[in-house]
Amino acid sequence: MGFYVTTPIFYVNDVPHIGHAYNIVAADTLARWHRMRGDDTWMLTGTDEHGQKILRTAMANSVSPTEWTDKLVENAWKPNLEVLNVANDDFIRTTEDRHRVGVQKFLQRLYDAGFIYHGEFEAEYCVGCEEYKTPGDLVDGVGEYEGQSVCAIHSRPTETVKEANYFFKLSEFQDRLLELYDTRPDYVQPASVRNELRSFVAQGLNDLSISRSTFDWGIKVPWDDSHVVYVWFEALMNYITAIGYGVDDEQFERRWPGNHIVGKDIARFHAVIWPAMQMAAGIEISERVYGHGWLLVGGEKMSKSKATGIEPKQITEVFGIDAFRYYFMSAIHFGSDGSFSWEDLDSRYHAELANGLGNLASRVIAMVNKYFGGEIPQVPSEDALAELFRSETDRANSSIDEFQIHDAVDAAFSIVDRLNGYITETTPWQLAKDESKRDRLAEVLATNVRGLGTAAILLAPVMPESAQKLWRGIGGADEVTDQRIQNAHEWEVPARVDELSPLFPRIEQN
RNA sequence: CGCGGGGUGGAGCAGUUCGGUAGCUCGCCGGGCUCAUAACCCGGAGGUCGUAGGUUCAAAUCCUGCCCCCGCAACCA
Repeated sequence: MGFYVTTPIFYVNDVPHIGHAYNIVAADTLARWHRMRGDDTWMLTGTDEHGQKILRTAMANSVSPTEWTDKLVENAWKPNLEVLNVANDDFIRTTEDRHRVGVQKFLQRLYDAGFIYHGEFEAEYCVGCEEYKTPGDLVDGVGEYEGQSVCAIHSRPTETVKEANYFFKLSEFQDRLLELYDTRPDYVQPASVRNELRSFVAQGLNDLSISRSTFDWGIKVPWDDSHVVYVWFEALMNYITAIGYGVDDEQFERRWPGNHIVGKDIARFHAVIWPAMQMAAGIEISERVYGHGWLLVGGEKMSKSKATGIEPKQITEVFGIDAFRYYFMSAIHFGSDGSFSWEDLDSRYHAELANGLGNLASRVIAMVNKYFGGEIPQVPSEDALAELFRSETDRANSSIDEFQIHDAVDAAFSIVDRLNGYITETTPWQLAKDESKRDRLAEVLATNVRGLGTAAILLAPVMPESAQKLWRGIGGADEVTDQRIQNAHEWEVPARVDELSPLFPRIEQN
């Protein structure tokens, strides 16, 4: 089975914040999970580098747009993947040749098929937003812009732009899009996003202006080099240009169609415009578009234009990469908006990771060492617990099939919680005092080790380093990622446990 | 009447599809345990489920009005 998952490509003008990171970690977690299933997995992320806004920023900094984007990609975006321990298979930049070539082929195909025409276009344009504004988007200016209409977001006057542009016949795809949503209910998820997009499309679609001729920082329209392709239209194609569209048919066939993990605000581009483009070009429609929620900080959408952006590093430097990944994958229902706060992060780190999982590992390994000299009793798990390990493994895997990452994590922690209770109920330290209860003690500890291993396997996609450390701690051989995650309850228990320093040390202060 | 999401104990959330004793995590109070990262386990206090009506034997859950918050409203990852 193949599994191709993408993040959006990120507009390089922004500094990576935890909203981007949330998206990337989610895609990475899904990719890692599928790899552990043995699926032919491919994860793509990348950067979106064209457009007027970037051109102007570069000019303002007295460098060429190429120099500007190179710098941002190398200094901010690629390092961000290291900060998050993301195992992407590819990274595409829209300034790369492979993208340009693919975009031009795709566009030519739409043109030849009659889905692109030449037309007039006039509207108010906000450079800050890099988009055209409707009258409702404008508000009265204040201060130096008193008396003028300004963009509600940037508080700066818009520019009246009149262009002869190329248009994509999006309006022709209304019926086919509605049919797509209705016949493939899983195509757009969650249901709230799907409903919104469906009603949006049902209201009717206008054609889309897809080129610009007032500046040239972009990909040239193949039949008219006085135009560059509008940045959004071009950006969507990264999902196929990265896997060899029009160039490497074998790779393209192997990877496509893809699963797009996007913020719900851009679900429209991915589940309305993009599928229409795919229909027009005659390629297969994406497997799925999943629109996750936003991170709310202080009750509001975290925003790049407001100052509520938090950089991932600020968190990982204190709590570690795995805690970062765990927090966002578990604390927030994937698909809904979620609140971020330092208090909640700190609280969950200590309650769930340090006290829950970390401490469980410590006490189990300590008891195996103390009562069995480090040798893991080779006896079957207690039936009720063995059944739990199996059912939670199944639950975690089916949750991932539905992209319910938080639920998969919850399944793993059900095991952790149950084991902490199980230890208290079975009081192995009491059993250890009575030689006649040796078999029972062996069973209890063997059950714990097996459960811990199952949890380590199930958590490996979310917390790669900690899961591996735990895996080694209970004596596991090689890499925990070598295990088949759909059989996480059946791993082979090793002979001896190993050393394990605290998985999640308590963090004082802060 | 533009579209959509949401208002549930101090905080963050689940439950609303197919009405039937209001649940989880954190925090707080009390108890137990001592293998463990002062961690673990059990119990308790705390909510008229935004609001006003309606349907029903019974509503957080269905219907209607209203209030409040958030996002989107065509080309912003």
